[in-house]
Amino acid sequence: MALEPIKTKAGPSAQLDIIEPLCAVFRRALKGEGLKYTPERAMILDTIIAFDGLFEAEQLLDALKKKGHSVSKATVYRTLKLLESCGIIQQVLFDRDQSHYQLAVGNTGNTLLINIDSGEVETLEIPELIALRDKVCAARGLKAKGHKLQIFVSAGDE
Amino acid sequence: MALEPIKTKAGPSAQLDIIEPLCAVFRRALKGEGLKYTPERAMILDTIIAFDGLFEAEQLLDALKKKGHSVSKATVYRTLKLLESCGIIQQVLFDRDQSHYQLAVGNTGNTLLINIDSGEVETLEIPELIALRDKVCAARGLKAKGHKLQIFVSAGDE
DNA sequence: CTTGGTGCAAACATTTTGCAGCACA
DNA sequence: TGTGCTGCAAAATGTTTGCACCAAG
Repeated sequence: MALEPIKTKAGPSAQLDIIEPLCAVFRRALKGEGLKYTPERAMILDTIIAFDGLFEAEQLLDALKKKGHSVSKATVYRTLKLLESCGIIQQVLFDRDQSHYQLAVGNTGNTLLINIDSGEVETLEIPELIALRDKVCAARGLKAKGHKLQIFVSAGDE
Repeated sequence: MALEPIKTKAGPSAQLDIIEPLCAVFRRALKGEGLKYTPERAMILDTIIAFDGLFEAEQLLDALKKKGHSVSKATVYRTLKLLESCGIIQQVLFDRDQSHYQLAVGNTGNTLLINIDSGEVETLEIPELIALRDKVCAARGLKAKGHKLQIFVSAGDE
């Protein structure tokens, strides 16, 4: 299944600018597939947007529970798949134990700085990387559709 | 646990140049920890070297079985951990379902071209990436210890 | 001999799925 | 009034671990 993809908006956006369009995008993508925009799905997306960074399924479940809107594990996982297939979030793999996800708005956050001392993870963007990536692919007659870069770092010393 | 790390050898090496040193490295690393270099461990490393690319635990088990040297799943997983902690192999995460591994000799193969049409995965090296990576980290007072890049590609058309 | 290794099977953790009842269009 | 959605619990998957016996140094 490949739901209708998000219309990426260039440039930085305030959080409020993001929330509304993402709901709309999700709604539209669901409708296009004959699926329903349920309260559970809306709450899950809301909670994800509030995270504003990386999150795991478990965190999402906890956050929903704290809000008093208990949603079942199954529904969370099913919704994560929907959100991924319409391009609103993307899966980030850097930990064998569980999947992490992040908002995919503007295609930012394809690069992670993972601090191997503290475990802290920061997302960032390296614009030059796109050019480099495309050059390498073009040289092989391939087309880059996306990328994920993880950089493992530690404090400057040592 | 952090076993004695491999002494990376610069430049390309023929396969035979690799096999012997890797056994020696493994042996030395094990001895340094009071661990034993068993036939099972030797066979596992041999089989990994023969793969000469990405592999999964399951493939390793199959290959060993075909050779007539059946090794248990538990031993394979335990040995993979040992090999990783002494830097001979590294875990590559790009698939939620299972871990992939690769030889870490010369630190090559940190970049993967993943064909989203065929599922084919190719490892390659982008020398410029190191400079880019280090620049970004230095700007934040961090030191890059390694990286993993996955580029998702499809055939040139479309 | 002593310590560590192996295989097996059970345990684990995360994610997926079957199913019965519920709810929106 | 039907199709899809939810929650629950069971299943599935890859990986880890406890244990009894075996083997290398």
